[in-house]
Amino acid sequence: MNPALPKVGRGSLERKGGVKLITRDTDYALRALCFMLGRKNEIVNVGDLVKELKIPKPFLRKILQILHKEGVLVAYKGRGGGFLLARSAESISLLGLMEIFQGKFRLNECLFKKVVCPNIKRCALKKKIDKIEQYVLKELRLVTIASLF
Amino acid sequence: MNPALPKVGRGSLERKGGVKLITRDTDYALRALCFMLGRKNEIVNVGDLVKELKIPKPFLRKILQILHKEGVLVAYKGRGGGFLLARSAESISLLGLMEIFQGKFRLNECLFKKVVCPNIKRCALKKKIDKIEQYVLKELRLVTIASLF
DNA sequence: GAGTAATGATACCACATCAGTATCATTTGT
DNA sequence: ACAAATGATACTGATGTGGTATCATTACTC
Ligand code: FES
Ligand code: FES
Repeated sequence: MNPALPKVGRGSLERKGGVKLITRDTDYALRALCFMLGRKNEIVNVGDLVKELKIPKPFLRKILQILHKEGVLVAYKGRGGGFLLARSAESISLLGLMEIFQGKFRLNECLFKKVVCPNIKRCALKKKIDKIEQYVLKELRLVTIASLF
Repeated sequence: MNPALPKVGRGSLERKGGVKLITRDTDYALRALCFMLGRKNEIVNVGDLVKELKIPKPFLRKILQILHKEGVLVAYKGRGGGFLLARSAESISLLGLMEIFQGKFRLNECLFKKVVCPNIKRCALKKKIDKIEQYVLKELRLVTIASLF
């Protein structure tokens, strides 16, 4: 056999990395917020968080800026500045963070749109997916940073 | 105000299209398989499916080829050729198709890897996500083309 | 008021995935 | 031989992911 193995190749539809639900933005935001909850009422700046969480600084900075714009954090500029939680720990959920960084959560989007649903109207598939979505939404809403501390 | 409105801009982290769980590959595959189930024991070719499902032909062709390679379909080449279901309708699930076209399903992937989990070991977050994942897996496995016909 | 330490606002980049398109090769019924 | 079907691959444009890099602004301290 040749040392350089030929690529298996199946067009552009090779097996993918896998279905991911939570991106790094969301993940990092969750970590940072949990850490800040631990230092309640204490202003935390990006430098502190980077030391603790080992997340690339400019990336974390951007994430915190977004959390600020979205009203999750209060920001203090200038020397000695930093961030503070703006809301109760119970009101900051994983679902909320996912919606901020990944957009609205909707597994659904109706497969078989109007076109060729085997049993249109009382569509079994849509019902099942809806049921799954409702469950996941409910559970993700229950995962708050308060519940993780 | 200028006619050309300025972009709102928030770096590259603008609100995204949304969290999608099922891609078009999987969707189309499901549609095609359901249709083929309706024509049990009858060889169906891509042309037939395109007429019925209004899916771009070359894309559908590729999808069917993959389903063949994965053992979901039997293929007949040459004139009068086409595809046939290779397995029972009960054994072809939405989860199976997702794994073929989107890779392994794992919501989990451990947020807070080894680094800064607030309560390492009996990690509450990991437990919760695992629980959600198990539920979703179970439900997606129950959605078979047989159950949709 | 100058310096400095923090955030605010943008612009940019490499890479992977998504949703296809385009060719050419091979097989097979007529 | 020809036509009709699949098999195998290569390619493309748009979007998302996971960042980096600058410059502007604010505010505390000296
Ligand atoms: S999923 Fe929309 S009609 Fe069946
Ligand atoms: S240690 Fe992995 S999620 Fe907490």
